Amino acid sequence: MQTRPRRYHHGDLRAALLTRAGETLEEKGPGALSLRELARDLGVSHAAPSRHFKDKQALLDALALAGFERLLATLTASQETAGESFADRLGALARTYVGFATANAELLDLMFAVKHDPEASEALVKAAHSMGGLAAELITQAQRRGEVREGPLETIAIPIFSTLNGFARLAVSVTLPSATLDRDLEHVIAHTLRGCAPDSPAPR
Amino acid sequence: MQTRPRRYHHGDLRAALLTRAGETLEEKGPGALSLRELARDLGVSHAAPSRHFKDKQALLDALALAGFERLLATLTASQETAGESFADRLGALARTYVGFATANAELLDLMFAVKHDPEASEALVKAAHSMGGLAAELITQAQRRGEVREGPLETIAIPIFSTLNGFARLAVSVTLPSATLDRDLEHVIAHTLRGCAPDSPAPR
DNA sequence: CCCTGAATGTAGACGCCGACAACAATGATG
DNA sequence: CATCATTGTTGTCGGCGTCTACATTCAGGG
Repeated sequence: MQTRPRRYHHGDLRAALLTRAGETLEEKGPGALSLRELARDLGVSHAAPSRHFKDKQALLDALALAGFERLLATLTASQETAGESFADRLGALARTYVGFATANAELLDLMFAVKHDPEASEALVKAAHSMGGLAAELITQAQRRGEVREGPLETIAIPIFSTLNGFARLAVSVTLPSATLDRDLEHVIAHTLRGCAPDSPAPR
Repeated sequence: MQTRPRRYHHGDLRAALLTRAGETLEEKGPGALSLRELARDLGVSHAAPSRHFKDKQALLDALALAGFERLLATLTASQETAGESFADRLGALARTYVGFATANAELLDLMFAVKHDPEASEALVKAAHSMGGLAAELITQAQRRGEVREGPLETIAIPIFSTLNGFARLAVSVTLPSATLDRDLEHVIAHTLRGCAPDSPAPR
């Protein structure tokens, strides 16, 4: 009753390593991630992973990169089903982002970790910047609609992304009580909208 | 030419471990932190640290806690030399916070890490919340001065802290080019001030 | 169809690590 | 000065990441 023929070659060990690593990462934290245990889980010798990742760090980097791609895809999708107004679109973005963060806490930690291999960093920075592109699109469009104040892109995009990412991390860390989390997120969205609003042209 | 008499008892090994650990943490990252190497550096046997920290995690937790205390002290000091206006005080807070973050990148990572011992978490959460207290004071005072819109505290404090912490982490992570960092910070401060401003009572 | 070389996986070894236990020196308290 | 808790030491254990040498499989050209 052997589950699998146990071929000499696994088929797609690289992908299997990544998915399994992602699972144990969320389950038991990054400290519990060991290449040897991973290999054992996949029924493969302890040195096999080194054929696909030269390093433990290389695997972590690949994991982070995949995380960025997944997050980017999710965020992009959220924009397609959102309404037209800036408030709608920003809200959708924020809720999606925080949703991803709470569902993938450890992964987010990894993605924004300080330490990465220099060459992997290149790819990671590129991935992170493509998220910046998403924000840029959102903002320039809203500026055209007159829903966001004028000014160079980065004076708006960076604060927005800071807030988003910052709140996501607070939510994930123990710092914030999870009971009021949804309400807090709405406060954050409202606050951000205020900060983006055009100078009120004589209200009342 | 022995540097020290090498007494059997170190004197204050616990403190020495913490400071040395803090140094190597910033220098070589958290992965390079090993209890054994720490012990070697301090000229002490490999098992000596276990008398002061039951665990490697316990040492990390203590490090994080010390970090919170240091950060809190720095932030508090920044408020004492700042001006009266909300803009001044928030600016001072933000610049100090980001300064601490860039100077202690790895430590900040540690402080807001997802994983901590449950019992240590208690102390850590308490420390984090005392920072919230600082923010609360800042805000209620500004509300009294009419420089910040009315409303329950957390609708303002949480967005502010999210932004601050989020920007600090962006700055530290590779994501943001360090060249424009100071300018970006000013944008973030300005944006935050906008978000906090009272509903403009008929401008012009 | 086989041969050959590149991918991929295996087996073994090395040094380092964190944790534990048994023991030794020190210092405080009476 | 006797006693006992504190603090440090030595030795050991299993697990880990990485390296090297070797085995199996696969793909492509003769």
